[in-house]
Amino acid sequence: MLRFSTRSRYGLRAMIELALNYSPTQPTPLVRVAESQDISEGYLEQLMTFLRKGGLVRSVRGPQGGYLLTRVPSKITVGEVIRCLEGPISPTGCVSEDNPEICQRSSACITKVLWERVREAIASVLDSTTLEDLCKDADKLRQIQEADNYSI
Amino acid sequence: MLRFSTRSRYGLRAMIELALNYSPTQPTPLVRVAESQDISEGYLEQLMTFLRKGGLVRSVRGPQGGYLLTRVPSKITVGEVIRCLEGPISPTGCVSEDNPEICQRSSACITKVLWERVREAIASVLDSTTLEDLCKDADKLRQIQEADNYSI
DNA sequence: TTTAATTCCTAGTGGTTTAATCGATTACAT
DNA sequence: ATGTAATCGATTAAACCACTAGGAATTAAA
Repeated sequence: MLRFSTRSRYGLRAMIELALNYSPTQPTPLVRVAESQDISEGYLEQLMTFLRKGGLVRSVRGPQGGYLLTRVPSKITVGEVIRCLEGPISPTGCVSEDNPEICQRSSACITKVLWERVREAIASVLDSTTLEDLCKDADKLRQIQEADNYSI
Repeated sequence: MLRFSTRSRYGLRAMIELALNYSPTQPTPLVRVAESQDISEGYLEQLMTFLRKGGLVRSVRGPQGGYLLTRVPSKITVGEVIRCLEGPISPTGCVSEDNPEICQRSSACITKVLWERVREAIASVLDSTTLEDLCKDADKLRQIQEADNYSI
């Protein structure tokens, strides 16, 4: 019921991990991502395929290989990541961002404007947040946690 | 991805139908709702159980029976209807409106604020729309359609 | 050149959810 | 009484989700 699947949640966390380790040249192997984010490596592999085909990451095979962001974290929005993993934002079939289904009953269309507003509300949050934003949050979070450790 | 199930979509349409026929005393039988909204009556029955238990409709058995809204359409929000049918709004388990799951990894919490913002965005659209609002939209829609028919 | 690390690809699987369907029962107006 | 209509519970078929498994292809390092 209106949930993001693990596809989005794991995939985004993987992207955050790549953003935290960001380097334009040195790839991060998937084992590392899987471990530090506690996600099944095999499953993550599949998710990376979506992200690669969507052009958000590129891969390097062989030893010292792994995945790299194709752009700096500030130029990648959460909206792009989610769409890449799950397709167009579409709380109902008739208001998909892509090619919405055409509904017959005029009465059904009463609700259409509502669903469109929901779609826009979701998209606006996702599109206004970048990976860099989330990394900054992560930094803040870590600082707070360290402060806590000292005080204990 | 992040879809409303038919539970929400059908259920809301049923509520709109009851709102369009609104009378504080005369119930609308489910057959009527099912027909005019083109929804399987048996399935609709189950959805009405949720709405009844949530106190949004009451039922009258026997001939001349059916379902009634317990409040005027202007006092029922879409948010109430959806929550009644699908439970608390919760794009991920950790940011459910009700009793959010506690996530272990601090890194997972990086995304928590994001999901909370999505939840709030959805809730704000749903909670700011009433059944009356949707009925007015329906009226407008019908007028436009009638105008179209004349011009043809 | 061999070995090890890594991505790439495809198929299968068990569990959950969805969207119903069916049958029996209860309540009530006429 | 009779027929209408909601109520309740069980069952089901299909779809989807979150993995798992296994091998092929690629490439850097030893």
